[in-house]
Amino acid sequence: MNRKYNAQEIEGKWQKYWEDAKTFKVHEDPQKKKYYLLEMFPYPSGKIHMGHVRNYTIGDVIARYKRMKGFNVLHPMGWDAFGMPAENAAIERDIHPATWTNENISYMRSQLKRMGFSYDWDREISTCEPEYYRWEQLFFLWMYKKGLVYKKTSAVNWCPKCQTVLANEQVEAGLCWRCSSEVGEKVLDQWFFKITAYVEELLDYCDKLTGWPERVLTMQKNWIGKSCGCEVSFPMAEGSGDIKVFTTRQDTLYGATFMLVAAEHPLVMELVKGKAIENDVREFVEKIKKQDRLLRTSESYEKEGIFLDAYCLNPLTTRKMPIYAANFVLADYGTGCVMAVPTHDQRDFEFAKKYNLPLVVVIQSPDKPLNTETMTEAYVGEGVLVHSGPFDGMENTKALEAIAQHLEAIGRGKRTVQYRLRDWGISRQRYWGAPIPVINCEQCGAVPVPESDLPVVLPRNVEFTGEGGSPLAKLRSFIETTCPCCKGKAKRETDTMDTFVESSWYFDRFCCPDYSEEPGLDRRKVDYWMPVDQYIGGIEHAILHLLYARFYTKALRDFGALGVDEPFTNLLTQGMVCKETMRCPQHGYVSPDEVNNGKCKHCGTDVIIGKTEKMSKSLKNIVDPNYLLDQYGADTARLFCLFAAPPEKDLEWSDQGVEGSFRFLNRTWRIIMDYLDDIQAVESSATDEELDGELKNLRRKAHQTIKRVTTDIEDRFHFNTAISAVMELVNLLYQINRPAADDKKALRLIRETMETIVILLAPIVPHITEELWKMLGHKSELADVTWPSYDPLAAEEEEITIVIQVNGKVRSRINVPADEKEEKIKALAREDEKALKFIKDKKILKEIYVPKKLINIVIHG
RNA sequence: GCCUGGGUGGCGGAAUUGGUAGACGCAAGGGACUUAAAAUCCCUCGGUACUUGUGACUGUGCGAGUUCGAUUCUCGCCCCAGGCACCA
Repeated sequence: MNRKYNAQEIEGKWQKYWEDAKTFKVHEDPQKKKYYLLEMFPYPSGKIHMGHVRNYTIGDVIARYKRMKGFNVLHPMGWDAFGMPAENAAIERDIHPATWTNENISYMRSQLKRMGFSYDWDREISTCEPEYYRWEQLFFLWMYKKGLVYKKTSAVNWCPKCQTVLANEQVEAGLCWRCSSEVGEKVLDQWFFKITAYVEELLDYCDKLTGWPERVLTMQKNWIGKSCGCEVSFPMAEGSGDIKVFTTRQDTLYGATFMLVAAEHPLVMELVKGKAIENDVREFVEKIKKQDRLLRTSESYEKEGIFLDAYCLNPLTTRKMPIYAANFVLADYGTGCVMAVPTHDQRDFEFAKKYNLPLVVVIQSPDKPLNTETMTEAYVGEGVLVHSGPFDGMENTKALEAIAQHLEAIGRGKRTVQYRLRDWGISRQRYWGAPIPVINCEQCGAVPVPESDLPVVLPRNVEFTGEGGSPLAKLRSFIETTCPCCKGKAKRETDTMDTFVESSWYFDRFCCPDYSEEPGLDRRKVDYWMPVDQYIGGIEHAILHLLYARFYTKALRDFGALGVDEPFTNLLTQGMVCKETMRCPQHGYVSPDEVNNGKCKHCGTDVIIGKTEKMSKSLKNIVDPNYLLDQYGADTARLFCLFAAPPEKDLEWSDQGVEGSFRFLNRTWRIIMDYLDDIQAVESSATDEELDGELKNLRRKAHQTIKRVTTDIEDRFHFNTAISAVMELVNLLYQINRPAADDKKALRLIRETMETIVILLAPIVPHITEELWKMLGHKSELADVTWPSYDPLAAEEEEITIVIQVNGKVRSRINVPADEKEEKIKALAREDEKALKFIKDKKILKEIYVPKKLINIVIHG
């Protein structure tokens, strides 16, 4: 037999087989231990990219491995099908978003099938279908009832020329991506999910999610941004009323010499109403509002403010504090007002210097005394309080508590907690999303659509011009309806939901994709599968998607739709796929096929090799998965993605590395073909068969390989080292002397070794191994074969190398039987010729013996 | 500025608990096979100088420390990547 490895033929064959036999279809089985493996589902942008290939390959190896380990594995795939690109395609190419999306889905599905991923395709879901989003609308109504949904005014990016709302990524340097007009701000009524209602639980669980990478949890904690402090009231100097501020530094309250208010804060115009400076202040506020938008991305801008001709009083010193509007105070954090302590806050210090405002030191540095005359920056360190009345002499860390108590006692403040986390704005003034199930009635206000009227189906017959706001808002047949309350004429809400809502519960729906009864989640099935045991995806979703999904899970739990607190037990964030970039001085970034012998094809100039960066169209450094599949096949693509780097690290693309992976598959194929005739007649050898010499070594190596591959996959997902272990075993097979055709004992072992190789590689390169498995004469499906366990006895070395060190330096090595006694080894070491050269007649101070590893002889000098 | 990772041959990466640094692959060089090439198979491959060895010295970003012994632990510094960034 002399067949060549033909990847395309083999892969097509097995993919069809798996599909026809429904090999990867699963159902709940209480007898078996479940394992839910999920990769972040893709947005159907057109075709899959290398990032998908890598992500889904990593997931597939784990899924197939767990399956072979006997788990009941749920491994689903679907489509995050709503979103802006579909709408843009509609505007640009006059194709309906639904058509565009569905065409993309069917193409990308065929690509995923060509990769040989072990999905249960019967569970495929697409979030743009009413069967999916109707339940999302139901959850919206539940949340509305519970007060977890509310409406408030909030600013959006607005292009005055296109008359449309722009997402943040559609604003390029302050200009509209389509028409380059200056983007403004527009205040609209928008819907919000009250994620802050769960903020403490979300934060708490950051310490309980032990299967998540530390840095993701740190990012989430920072994003939530809890800070404890005080709300303090500063009475107005004249008239009644007060200004409330939030501070974490109430220990510096005695040093507060002026008050700052966010420029956009309504209080600003209130305070100057009717005063001479009213117009100046209005101008200032308008300027800041514009500045804010344009310079948002710039480094850090100059602190600016304007005096409001008003004063309040420091509640502890009764000092008169001038009130300023300032550009650097955030309107939507805390109360939008800040007490300024220029001596102990760098921003306040800079502001005070610019506008000549008074400084009072209230914390004295233990190192060098602070002097308001000579200070060049604020002192933010710790110290002892001064100029602080009864608190003088107290350590500032203690004063934090003491002053908080004092404020509460005199009714001027209370301890509070602030979070950086804001509620989740889910309104999108767009067409291609799930309609928000609300009816706006002039009489009754916003009225939820009755549950019995769901789903509110997104209509198809709309026009896409890209101008004049959401196409939905112009469709009379959609808007015009009757109010469920008063039965009068009313208008449907035309906002759709943020697509992050769909991705916040799709993993629940995968458990019961066809369940058509309320609430779209079959508790029995969801309880069996959830939570997701292993979730895999890009680090770019470390905050938003993962936080939203956690919140949504808790909300659904409290509605009784779910029984879990957290959706994802273990999280793996895989690195990016990168490749080197090339630039032509004339033509900018160029792709490899625009380069000939290091020169640009268009102009002949030398091409500059640039940095290695994440694959992207604009950098022209993408590799199309189709090319790989055509050239080498899915198994090579999978093998390379796993072998080039461990999953959490960035993967640097290398065409030669791909060649190497292909070579290894051929090498494995060839050696098995080479032996096929000889081993077909024999059984795989039994482990208790007596062997010696080279054959014993081979069996030992095989069992060591099983051990290594198992722990590398199981404990660390380090597939690169698992693969290299199998490579070593294949190399050893090439090295042994070919046994005679009638040496049954040797051939039995060869067969055993080859079967081990095939099984260990099965999750990684499923097609070639399935084919080899059949060629070795097996009837069963390799995907169902039980993962082997290793025999510790067979894996054990009979001879070990002991390193002899003198003063910590390796000087010699000796081989001894594995069970050699310590005394004997020490004696051998002392007599060792090479070691003796270094010991000579020097006195041996001590000997350190590390069993089975080394002996260190410590001598003087 | 703050937080989190990371820095090992020409390159991607190994070294699981402090115990033989550089597994495996790529690239490079050499050999075998071949009329030839490709493919394949085998060998060499961190650096330095030399007396060319079954050797010596040196070597995991830099500098110190702990230890019999440090890529691994501690401290200080440098560099790279990612995240957050006027959050009071």
